[in-house]
Amino acid sequence: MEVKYKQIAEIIESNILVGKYNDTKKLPTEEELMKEFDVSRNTIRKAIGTLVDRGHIYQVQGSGIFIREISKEGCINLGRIKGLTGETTLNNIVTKMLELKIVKADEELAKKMKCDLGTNLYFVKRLRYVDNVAFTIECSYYNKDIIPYLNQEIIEKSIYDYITNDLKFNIGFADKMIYSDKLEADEAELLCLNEGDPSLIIEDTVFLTNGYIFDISKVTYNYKNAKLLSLANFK
Amino acid sequence: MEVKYKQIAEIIESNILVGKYNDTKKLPTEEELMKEFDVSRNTIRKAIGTLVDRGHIYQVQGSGIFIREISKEGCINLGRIKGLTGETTLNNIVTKMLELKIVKADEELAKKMKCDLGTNLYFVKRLRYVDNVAFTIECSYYNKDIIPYLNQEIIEKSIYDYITNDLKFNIGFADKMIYSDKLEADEAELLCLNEGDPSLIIEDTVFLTNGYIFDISKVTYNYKNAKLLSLANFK
DNA sequence: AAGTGGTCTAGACCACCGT
DNA sequence: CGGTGGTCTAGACCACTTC
Repeated sequence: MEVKYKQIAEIIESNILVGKYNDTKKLPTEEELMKEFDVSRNTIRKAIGTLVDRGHIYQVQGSGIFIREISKEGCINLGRIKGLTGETTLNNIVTKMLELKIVKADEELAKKMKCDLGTNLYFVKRLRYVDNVAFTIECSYYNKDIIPYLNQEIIEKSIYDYITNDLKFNIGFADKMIYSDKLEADEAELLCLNEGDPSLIIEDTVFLTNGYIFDISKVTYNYKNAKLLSLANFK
Repeated sequence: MEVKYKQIAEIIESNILVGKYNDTKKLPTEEELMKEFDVSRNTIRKAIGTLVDRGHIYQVQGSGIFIREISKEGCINLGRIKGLTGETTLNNIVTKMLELKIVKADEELAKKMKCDLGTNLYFVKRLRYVDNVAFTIECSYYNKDIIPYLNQEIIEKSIYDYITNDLKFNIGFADKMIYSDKLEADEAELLCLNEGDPSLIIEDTVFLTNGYIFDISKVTYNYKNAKLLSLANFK
């Protein structure tokens, strides 16, 4: 995070979040930002581009840089997922580990995780509560060649923090497939819902920056509480 | 589309799609691409960045540019929505108009569309079939100050084509809220499902490049067929 | 050590918006 | 027409991967 454009993006982002530009709904011009941060135009544009991607602002040629207001109360932003615990809009998250074991990759898993048949994988099943309501059931596989160790303490805190802060890995990108289905009886019981009720499901494939898949997950959301947010830019 | 980096992005994208790099799963280096297209490094990087955003490739510092393979058969890509008709993975789409009328924006609509109270809005209700199966119910409002005219023919072809090709507007970005719920009786009948069955719902807010909202929609998907795809980059 | 992508600079010209 | 963002260039140095 020591590079200039990221630092500048963080500063401007926090300015936006504390409402610094709320009177005009407009940011300073690129020219003004160049002077403010004493960097070249490309560096400012890289910082601005980051915030456009994150959905905070949009640019209009010939006119300026504007605040993009999103009604996102309680929504889970699909574009910025560091796991549920990274969601700033959610408070009071409690994770209960239901299962933790090591399995060998069968044909299907090996294909999904692009690893060799028989690779050791951690299987983790978790139930997560938000504000004391059952919110998700998460079934995950982690490649043990990449994540060599896991225990209950790590799992009930944040696996993502462990991977980035302790193991020093960089998470790069993710595919998310989203669909809806009827709840099975056992899932319904965990979520305090009824069999056959709707469920919102995300199947995740998460890559490190080097392209290795370290995690695939199936997350079943409580349909009464979960709202997802996806931001699209047409470029 | 006359700018260099977009042209280059299109060429490389079509190269990827026809499998030109499938032997190595790797693109030429930035250096080689600079020579191939006779442009500066920044221009190549801008083109490459476009394809990274679209989920086609990923870059690894010190190593190269790699093909990102996504199992996306039949999935609707949330990041590149030009309406259903723009989905290259879906064939044989038939649209049936159920309702078309002009309404005045009430308080809720005015707030959602950031327009004045009483603004004229087109309300459109459509049922869409993919491969002869009922796929979505779409309820949309269009700001008549921006889209001055609509008729059944336009609606049953592609409103997005009409807006971009005929009206020459540029669609800029969109917010999409995704959730699941139980189907009401009338919705269930349209989708040939049962009351209380799951539904996958997207509430869309679509902006022009100048930040004006021209469309909000609520799209109810048939849960048996619809799978959405969201691609995340951690930047 | 060589190869390859990541960051940054300085400057030029174009396209679009609003007065 | 002035202000502002969009595209493009040429070159420098750094960080990471690979051998």
